[in-house]
Amino acid sequence: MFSIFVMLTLPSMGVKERKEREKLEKRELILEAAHNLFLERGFDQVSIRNIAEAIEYSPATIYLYFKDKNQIFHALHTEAFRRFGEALYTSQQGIANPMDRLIKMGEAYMHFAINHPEYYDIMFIMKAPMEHVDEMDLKCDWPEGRKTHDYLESLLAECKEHGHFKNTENPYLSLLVWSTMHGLCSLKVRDRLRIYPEESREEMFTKAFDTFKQILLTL
Amino acid sequence: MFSIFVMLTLPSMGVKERKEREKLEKRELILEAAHNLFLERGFDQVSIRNIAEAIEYSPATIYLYFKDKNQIFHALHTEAFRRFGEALYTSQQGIANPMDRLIKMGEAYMHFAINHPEYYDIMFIMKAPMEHVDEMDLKCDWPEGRKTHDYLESLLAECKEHGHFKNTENPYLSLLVWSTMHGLCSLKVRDRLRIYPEESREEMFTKAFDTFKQILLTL
DNA sequence: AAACAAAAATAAACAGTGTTCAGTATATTT
DNA sequence: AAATATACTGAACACTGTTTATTTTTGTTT
Repeated sequence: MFSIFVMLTLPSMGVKERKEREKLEKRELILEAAHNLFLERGFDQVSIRNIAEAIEYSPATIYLYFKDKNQIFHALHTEAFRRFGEALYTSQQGIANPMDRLIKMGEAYMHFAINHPEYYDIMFIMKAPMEHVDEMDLKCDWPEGRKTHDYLESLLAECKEHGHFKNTENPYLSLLVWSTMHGLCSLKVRDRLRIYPEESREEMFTKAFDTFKQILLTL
Repeated sequence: MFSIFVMLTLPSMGVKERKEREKLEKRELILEAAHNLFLERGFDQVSIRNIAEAIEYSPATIYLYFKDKNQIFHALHTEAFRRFGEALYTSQQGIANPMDRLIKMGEAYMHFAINHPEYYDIMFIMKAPMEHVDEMDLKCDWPEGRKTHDYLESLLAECKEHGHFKNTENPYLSLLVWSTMHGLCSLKVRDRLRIYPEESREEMFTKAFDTFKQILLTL
């Protein structure tokens, strides 16, 4: 009885598992190709056909693994958050004082935006990933953003315990700190620092951030 | 001699002037149609063909008045700046104290972004208008942004004269103030306040801005 | 090994996009 | 009335995201 059961079901079970694994692998193959093309040519300059060509499949095949282009953008947005989170985490290593960690985190945020403007764009500026969120209906609208912000909130709470930010309420200050960093970075990423001549943009950017750090330390 | 000169040239001069005027009028007609469609359906959802249809001309005609779609976006970006400048100017009317004017300006900035997210987007977030700037090569890269920022810088200089911001250098603080406002507004416009549940987004936004005002007053 | 069933991949089409250009219609000048 | 200059457009080009009917491949059963 048992051996017959095994004979009938085990082989097909093994195949099913392999197929599922292969399905995930092909999904990753598509994402990797998309990722590379987007970094090479920019998000606006890559079509589904380009991605299909890169992996040597027909365009229609992409739609067996992704509902639409927005879903691809969303998947890459999630991947960008993974890398972003890693960069922020690394910046905190071995630093005990929460205020020092806050400054380090700001610096890591800034450097990530400058060194990976495409990732920054898809995480915090582009419409596409959030449009896909619209069609997902989760318990939390935007878990990727939420988790990252959770860390900032807990960090500011620690700073408060160390006597900082006595006159400001935490969740509002958290949003304000994020806003300031995002404002500076998104102005740069979307080319709005062109109010300054080319030579002085970098200095303005850095000095504005220095001013921010200085202000934070007085609060 | 004189009358012959007049006969030969005045009619053709009159026609030339009328034609120039009509050319500008048609340009405006196109921009107005584009403007209306963009506000109705959003920037991503309007094609050149849609604009042509709205003014009852063929798509090719649009290209007699605009080099490409980016130029239309740029023209509307400039128009948005006109309205934005007007709103900021109005907010300052009848207020003598520069610090009060600064706060009022921040409020006007915020309200403009909330009430006209499309305008805010094309001024400060979209790529298209800046891509057109690339192909323009002016003395100043981005005069619209520059002029608006000039006012903020002069306002902060006045605040300094009144004893505020003693420990911060002006042009860096200006960029920082702009960044903070832009960060808050662009997070909202591009749907990144979804780290908060729908019910509390507005409160978070307002309270973060309140915190910012409070901090500015202590500097 | 052959027949059958299930899964995966695709060719082709649909309905659009921005943009260009040869040719037509209109207006103005001679 | 003929010639010229200006304004406009139909049609095409080379794309885009996406869907569907069909074919190919893979796995299972007789």
